[in-house]
Amino acid sequence: MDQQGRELVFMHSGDFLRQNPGVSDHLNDYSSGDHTKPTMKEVDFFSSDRNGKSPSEHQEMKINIGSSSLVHSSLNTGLNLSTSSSGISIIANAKEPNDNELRVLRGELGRQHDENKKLRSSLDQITKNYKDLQAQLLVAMQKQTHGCRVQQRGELNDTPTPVMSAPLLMDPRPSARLDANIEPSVSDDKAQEMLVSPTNTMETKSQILGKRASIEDSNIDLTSQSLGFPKSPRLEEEKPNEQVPEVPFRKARVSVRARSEAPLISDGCQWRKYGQKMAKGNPCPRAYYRCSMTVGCPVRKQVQRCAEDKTILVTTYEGNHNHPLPPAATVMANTTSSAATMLLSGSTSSREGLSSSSCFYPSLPYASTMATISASAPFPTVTLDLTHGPNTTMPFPCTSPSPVTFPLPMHGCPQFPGNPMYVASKLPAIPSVQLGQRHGSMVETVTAVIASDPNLTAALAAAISTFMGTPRSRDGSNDLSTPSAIPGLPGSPQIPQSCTTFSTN
DNA sequence: CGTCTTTGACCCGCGC
DNA sequence: GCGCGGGTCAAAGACG
Repeated sequence: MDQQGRELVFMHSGDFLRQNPGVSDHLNDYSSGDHTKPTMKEVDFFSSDRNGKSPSEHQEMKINIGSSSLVHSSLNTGLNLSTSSSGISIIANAKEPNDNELRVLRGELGRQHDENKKLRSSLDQITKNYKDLQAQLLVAMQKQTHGCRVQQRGELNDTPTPVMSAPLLMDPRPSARLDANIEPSVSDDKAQEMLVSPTNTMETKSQILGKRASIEDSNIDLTSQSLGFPKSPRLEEEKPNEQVPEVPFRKARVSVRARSEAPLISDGCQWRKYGQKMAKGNPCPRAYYRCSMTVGCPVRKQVQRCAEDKTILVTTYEGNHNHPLPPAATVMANTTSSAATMLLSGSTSSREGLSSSSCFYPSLPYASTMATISASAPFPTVTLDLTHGPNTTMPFPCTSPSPVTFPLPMHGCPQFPGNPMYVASKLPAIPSVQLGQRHGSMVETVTAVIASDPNLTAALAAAISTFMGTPRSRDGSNDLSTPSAIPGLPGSPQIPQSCTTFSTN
């Protein structure tokens, strides 16, 4: 996982060389060609040879070497500057010039120089490949975004196009599939494969996270990851050689904590209340809602006020919509689905993987504050705490038995310019205090801010479309006026979509 | 009349 | 097996 994480940083970094300061230094030094600086490094050492200085200038070489302690301390080029037999340094032997020694040294220098050239060539090739891949990725992203908008425009005017194909969305895919596809580790080869498949970011993420099995499984459907449907025959077909263990599927839940006086947060979807119970340990009843936008939508949510602070409304989402969402619903959907994905991907992996995976879900527009993950039974839950601003600790104890709290690095993801995600990541963290001055609740404020700020909306939409696929607007109400995304592009794996938008009634 | 909410009953999993 | 708690069902009532 460590290696995978590194590979991902490599891929998403706009300047991957900086990931390795040593490499960067070497490259810069090699390319500089400035061997007149007082601090002479290995570059000067090689450059003097490169410039074809006569052997009589070896004295200067020695001086340079001797004046640079970095040669021995920071660079390991395999260059043995000592004579093989005595181990005495060049400087020590400088007083007694030895032609044989010099020849040996020059030969060694030449060999090292050639090796250095090869390394540089390799590095250049890697850099070139990286840039090519980056360009391809950007093109693919732009195509995807453009296609989303065109498709949405067409749907608004004509008969609905099944952006989310019914078979795909209604395909009862068990969440066990995720677990079934979990492999103990993803080899470096797969990480390499990801690098050559830049057009499929979600697949890349999936593979990096080690949760999605095969690269050719581009139609992997994660939208029903948390539904308790029976196992799909397609899964059996796709995994004929894989004995899928009957592991209990995990229902990923995304819990959103937000201050709201309203009894219910309206997130762009239509909810139908089907039950209410008094939960133990909480004087406030817990209400059960299911999505009523379409018949059979499996998404449910629980709404309950926090026992410690009744101004905090805890909304727990479960399941994935099997229908298009209004644009207003996609923001929260992406937030929760990203969180759910992060949870599913991280709960079975190492902590390092968990933290690194969070980097790949910058589409958590609401997760600018704090996310709490609890992968404990019965349901792994990720809690997005919107009750306070960033850089603050959670003031309320988490209901999860042993949560793992970490800040979601909205800005910590390596990104490259031009990527819509880059724009999204620049979204300012919304301070709760400031928001609270404008609105009664964080939720309302966040919604208002997003809806009112076209730039923010555009950035969000871009981010969403980047990750989630094609948008589709069913009802124009509560429209953010900017195309947002709906998962379901065939051949475009999606992260689980847990819920909808986030606004108060 | 259709839709939604309310609410008691029922189901199921889990722990003892 | 039993009790408990969470979750869901479905009938009844409310509402537009």
